[in-house]
Amino acid sequence: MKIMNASSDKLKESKEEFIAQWGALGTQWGINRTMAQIHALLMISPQSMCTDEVMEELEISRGNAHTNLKELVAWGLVRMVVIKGDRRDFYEAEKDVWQIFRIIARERKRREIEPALALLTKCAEETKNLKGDDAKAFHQQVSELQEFVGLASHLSDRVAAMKHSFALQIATKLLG
Amino acid sequence: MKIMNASSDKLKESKEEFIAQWGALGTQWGINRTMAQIHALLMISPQSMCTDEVMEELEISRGNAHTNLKELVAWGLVRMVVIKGDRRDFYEAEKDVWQIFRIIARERKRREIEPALALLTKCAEETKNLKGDDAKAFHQQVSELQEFVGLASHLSDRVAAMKHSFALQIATKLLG
DNA sequence: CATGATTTTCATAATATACTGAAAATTCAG
DNA sequence: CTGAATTTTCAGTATATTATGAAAATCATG
Repeated sequence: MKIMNASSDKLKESKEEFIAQWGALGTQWGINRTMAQIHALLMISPQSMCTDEVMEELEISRGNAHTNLKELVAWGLVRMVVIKGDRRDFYEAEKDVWQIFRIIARERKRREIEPALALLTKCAEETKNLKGDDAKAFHQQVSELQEFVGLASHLSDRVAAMKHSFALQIATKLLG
Repeated sequence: MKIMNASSDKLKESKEEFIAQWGALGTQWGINRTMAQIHALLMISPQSMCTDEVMEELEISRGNAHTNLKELVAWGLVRMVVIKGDRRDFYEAEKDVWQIFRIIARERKRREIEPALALLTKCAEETKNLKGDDAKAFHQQVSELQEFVGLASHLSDRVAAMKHSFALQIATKLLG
């Protein structure tokens, strides 16, 4: 056990709280606790980490660590890196907030917006020629939703394609 | 059983698919399937419905229908209405897409953004005076996240406060 | 206030999701 | 090749979430 002073105790505490709570928050965000915790851990880690280090730090099993590290890599929030002379895989997190935002936005669009849009488009399409007040009302409601979700989808693409500085300009103007 | 023609068959089919799939989508959005299905059902229902009608339509238990109707009312996505001469409670959904968006945005902000911001602010605060490269790096990363999430929080408020037509103007300009 | 209708609650059951740990597969150095 | 290190898979287990249904509470009406 390394000897520590009060300052590094505080840092350790703060880091641990950050990891623990970021994990809890992940649940709200629709990603599982472990995945969010690993993401937090790597995001604040000065160096890349191997699977065993992640396991030890978070007290989780190898399978769990492995699965969630791979999932994070699939999202693009974490990269695998090689350290020469070491056969193990190491992992490091994307730390740029704008980049993190874009990745999450992209994934959420894929999982939440696109399937909704597909459904709405299908329902609008297959009822557009039906007669009767009920059919008209259904088609109308579904079409309005479709239009809105379609707009959101395009906006999401546009914003994600922006440079951070430009997005910031717009945001600042909106808040000004 | 009411006699139907081909047209109302098609409508029924489309409505049923809409309800079923909107429920499945709800899962992705972090709300449970039944709640999303009830929301879908009421959103496309020409009339308000009572608990028993919802139960029958979705083939769910009374407790389930009750709990989720109340939850939808708590969100503000559904209103209770009284029908004179009828002791039962009836429910109708908010149908305006912009209003629906605002309600969902507000709730997501409350559940996803605000707790994250509180955590980030706390971590930034309690590490801002610590010495050492590690502490500096942690504080820096957390502060960047805090700034970004804080901005998102404010933006969310601003957009939700806009009139639909004004938000549409901005959106159109961004897409143009 | 008694009664029947309706709403609400909640213990239990069912389902869905996440985790473990060990075995199997892969990789790589010698 | 061989075998040790490492990654990957996955059946079984644990946990968390959601649904049921019946009992309790509430309410409205005569």
